[in-house]
Amino acid sequence: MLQKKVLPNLNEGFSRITFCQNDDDVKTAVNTYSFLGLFDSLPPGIIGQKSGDAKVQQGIMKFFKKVDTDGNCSQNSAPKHENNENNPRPMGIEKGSEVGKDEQNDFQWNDAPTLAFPSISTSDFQFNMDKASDVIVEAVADFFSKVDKVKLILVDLSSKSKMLSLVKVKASEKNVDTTRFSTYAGDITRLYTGGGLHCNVIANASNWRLKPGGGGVNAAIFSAGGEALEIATKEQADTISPGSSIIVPVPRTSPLNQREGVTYVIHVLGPNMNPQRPNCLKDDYVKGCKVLYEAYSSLFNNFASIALSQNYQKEYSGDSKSEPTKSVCKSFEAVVECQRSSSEQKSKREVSYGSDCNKKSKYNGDSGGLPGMLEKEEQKSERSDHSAKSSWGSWAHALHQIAMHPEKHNLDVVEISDDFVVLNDLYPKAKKHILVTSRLPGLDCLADIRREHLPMLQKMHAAGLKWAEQFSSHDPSLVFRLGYHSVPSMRQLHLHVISQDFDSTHLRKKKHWNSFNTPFFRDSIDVQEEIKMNGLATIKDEKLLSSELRCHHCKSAHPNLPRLKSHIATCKAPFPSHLQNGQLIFALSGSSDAVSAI
DNA sequence: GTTCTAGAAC
DNA sequence: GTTCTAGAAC
Repeated sequence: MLQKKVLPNLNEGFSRITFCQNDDDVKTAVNTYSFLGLFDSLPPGIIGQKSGDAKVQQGIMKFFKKVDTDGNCSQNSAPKHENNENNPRPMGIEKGSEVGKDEQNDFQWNDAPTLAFPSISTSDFQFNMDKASDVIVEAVADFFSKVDKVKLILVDLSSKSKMLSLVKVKASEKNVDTTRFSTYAGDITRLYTGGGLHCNVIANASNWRLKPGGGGVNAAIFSAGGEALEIATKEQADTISPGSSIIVPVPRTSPLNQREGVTYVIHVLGPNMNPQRPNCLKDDYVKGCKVLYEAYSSLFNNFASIALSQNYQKEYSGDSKSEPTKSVCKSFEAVVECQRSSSEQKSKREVSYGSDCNKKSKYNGDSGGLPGMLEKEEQKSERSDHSAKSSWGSWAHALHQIAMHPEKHNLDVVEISDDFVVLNDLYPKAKKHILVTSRLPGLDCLADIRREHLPMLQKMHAAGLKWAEQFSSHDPSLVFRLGYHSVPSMRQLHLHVISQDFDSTHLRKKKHWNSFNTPFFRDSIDVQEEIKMNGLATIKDEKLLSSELRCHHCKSAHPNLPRLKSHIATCKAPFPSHLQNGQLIFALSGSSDAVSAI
């Protein structure tokens, strides 16, 4: 029954997970937590997990049985740390050693726009270095095949860096021009003061929340950039998807700008192979290499767009040394697309759809086309892929029929507008459960949504919110969540508005519960934010539907649905913090008046 | 999406 | 023996 049980993970909303291997561990943990006061907290992280048996079925279900006490792991054992050798912390100014061609002897390249970038994903995200070095060299070679008069420098803190060695060897084997691509051992935040390098653009191996901290390059760059860089980053985006990058202009007030002359930081998020970090690909290196290639492609293309704009500026200000702007790009159109309009530029910058290169890459076989075109082509292919994959069962068209012809379903429908139809779920999984269904033909699921659908998403959300508030005004005990199933069973995009009591005889299967209480359920406000940012919504894996049953309040695990249902009927714990950012709709104070006034 | 039901779990 | 899950069929 519990064969597919999965371990709890920090990205499910837990701030701290303590693994207990025996009864003593349990007692210690209970004592530790019971001494906490209302405002006390323990350091976040995963505590006591055995490093070697992460895949072994342990987790919280051990609480239900006596376990063998092999006693190797204490409650206070330290969480798994980053590989410090591969992820050195900033250590101040180091004497840099450049391993590429001697820059000083090649004067014409001194003024070329230069991007310094760290190895993405090979440190904290534990991506295999050999594979990563292949991807770097491939991405650099592809980039150089279409963009000229720019330089790239791969930076690592240590002169003994394995990544630098691997990349240097492979770049040489592939005859990559070392005038334009070199490696540098030193601190990326002190390229000028520590190594005399003029790099006005540097890349950061970011985390998905674009937050400082976490150690390694990310901590170092945010630390060097100061508060000004943090604020500038927040102005650009709140989050970033794996395989993409965003450009952040570094304010003049930032020490990174003043001291090092860095005017742009490009935050990049690569694929993650570390199970203790979000979006772990679990050693899927086919996908991993593809995402890593996309990350570098996105980074280099964003850098090219900056280089191009700088050349424009030089040309217009008469500062250009008669170097035609177009010479930056062999495939000029590939980058000039980024310059069309500020709004378009921003959207292009925020998300990468892989290589803009016209030639095929082994990591991105269908990556032909230009950036502007690429998105459209990608949309087409994704949509057609989805359609090809989707074999909707005969039962799955009911919503579509109602959305197209709501007048024929008066008994089911409670509200009709030009954009959506609101109806009661035929098999409600809670006391109140309605669906706000889009009326746009051809829009079947979350994967079909693009930027142009944002206004409609907002209207659907507003309608769902209105109904939730109305229900709450009649029964203030009801709390609602609005969201979409990552992969719906019924075609025609529909927003679930569901009360969080889950008190329904129709809620009978694990799949039912998990479809509303795992990340498979995508909150409407998060989806809207993602579409705004990236033009695409994240689709979570259907495997989540078979994951362990956990209370949506206290996160306790339960062996079967009846036991879970009896637990949630009495659980008094508050909702977890990851749902406290507007995902939950509570009754308004004085809501009766407020709603009746709508 | 649900219903039915064999077989696993208890 | 009863409860519960999960896969097939619709």
